[in-house]
Amino acid sequence: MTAKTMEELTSLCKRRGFIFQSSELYGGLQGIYDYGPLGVELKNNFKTAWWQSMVYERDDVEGIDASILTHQKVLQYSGHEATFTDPLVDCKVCKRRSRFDSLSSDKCPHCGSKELTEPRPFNLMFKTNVGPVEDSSSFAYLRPETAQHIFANFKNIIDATARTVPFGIAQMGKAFRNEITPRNFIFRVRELEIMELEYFVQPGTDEDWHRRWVEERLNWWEAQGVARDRLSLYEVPESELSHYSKATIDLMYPFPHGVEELEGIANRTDFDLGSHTKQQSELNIQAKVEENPDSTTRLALHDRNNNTWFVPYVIEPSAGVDRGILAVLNEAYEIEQLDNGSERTVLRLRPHLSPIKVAVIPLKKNHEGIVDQARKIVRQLQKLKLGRMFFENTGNIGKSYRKHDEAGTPLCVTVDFETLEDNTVTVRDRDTMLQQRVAIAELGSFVTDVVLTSS
RNA sequence: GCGGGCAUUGUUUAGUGGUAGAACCUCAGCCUUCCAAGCUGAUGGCGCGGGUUCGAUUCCCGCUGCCCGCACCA
Repeated sequence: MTAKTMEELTSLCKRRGFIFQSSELYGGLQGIYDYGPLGVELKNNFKTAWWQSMVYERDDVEGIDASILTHQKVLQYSGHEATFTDPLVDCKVCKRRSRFDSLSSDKCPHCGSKELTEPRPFNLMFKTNVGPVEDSSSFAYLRPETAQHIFANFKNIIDATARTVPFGIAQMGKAFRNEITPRNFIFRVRELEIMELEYFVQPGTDEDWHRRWVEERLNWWEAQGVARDRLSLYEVPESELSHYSKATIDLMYPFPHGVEELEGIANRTDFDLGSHTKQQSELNIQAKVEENPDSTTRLALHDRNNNTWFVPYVIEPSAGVDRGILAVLNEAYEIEQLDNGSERTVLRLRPHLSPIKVAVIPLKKNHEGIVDQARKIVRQLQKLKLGRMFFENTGNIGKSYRKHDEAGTPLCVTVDFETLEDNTVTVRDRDTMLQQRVAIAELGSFVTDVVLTSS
């Protein structure tokens, strides 16, 4: 089950504290959002799940966390300066937009009209001043993707870890794109978070690795609650490929606003290392790269068999955190009709992603023995270090259950009079609404089991 | 960036040229021994700026944000 409209999701996200419009009290900033108390937990859990599968559960991947501010040369030789700043013209007649440099005449390529606006530069990269003096010579870019610092750090990482192909470097973090039209809630935003792996392979094995990574990523999304049959593969046609890509496969997901890219898995060939390396002419680089007289470092690996140097190819699975969360929320969202005729909103998040793992609820709000016991149980659960354990004392057991259904809390633990007699509690399951009696002594392993086995 | 629509409390909404009601949520109290029960009370709102007017949440203009279509999406 999923949401029917984006509004349902935005409304729930605000009501429960997942996601807010940024700077809302001053009117908001377009395409920029803040994560609230539940949102930050979901986001952290989501990123942790990615890091877990990319770094901790493998032995061929290293992690980094590079800076956001980026040297102009990095984004010059990466090709971003050239491709992110195209002047665009709008046709006043048919309202279509074209790249100025793609016009073969002064006519609109769509309708033939000459009623075109002046070319206007669209710079999709954010800039800022470095140092206290504001002048144009001392600026840096805010990175538009996390990938470039992985390439820029290639030699540092090789030297520090003695890696050779095949191996990968993973990074998660903020990136910034001055999108012309941010839209669709957190799908397309100007400040975004990316989870990216650059996987370096022997040239010639790249196509095989490309296929393997597509399969890996599909499996991961399934473990996050996005069913395999909800994802489709889109092989990007050659005419639409990015400047660095030999082949790209997008994982497409049916968002409330339409089917769009959730993650892209690209074969970047030797374009990036080839662009940033010095001694380009000696390295048999296959991609079309700009001559680079500025680089100080050779970004290549030594092939002992032939005593030669080669530039590895790169397979890049690159996923958007925010749109990933949107997909996960959408998959989890359900308005369920209950037998008694009423309905409930429930977020069936995988427990490892749930912002709150357990809500502990005293059956009676003002009964000292019950309330004290509930507090003790919360403390006990918090020591498991599984995430947030929530003390919920509204005095209304049914309301508490519904509230945590909306928050996606997988388990509710209710402390009642019987607890004081025999040290057992009621554990209520979010998805089935079924209840069972569990001894307090067993609660820790019961909860751990539910939370950890979901991933 | 173009065209269209929208903006009333945390959410969903009613309404008016004389500064606003409701439901749910939240909080307090009573009641209540497991799925949004009931009773009483409380907090909280016309996105921002300008204009017209004696008076604007209401009419007009601008801005901001959101939604739809187009274009853009390295």
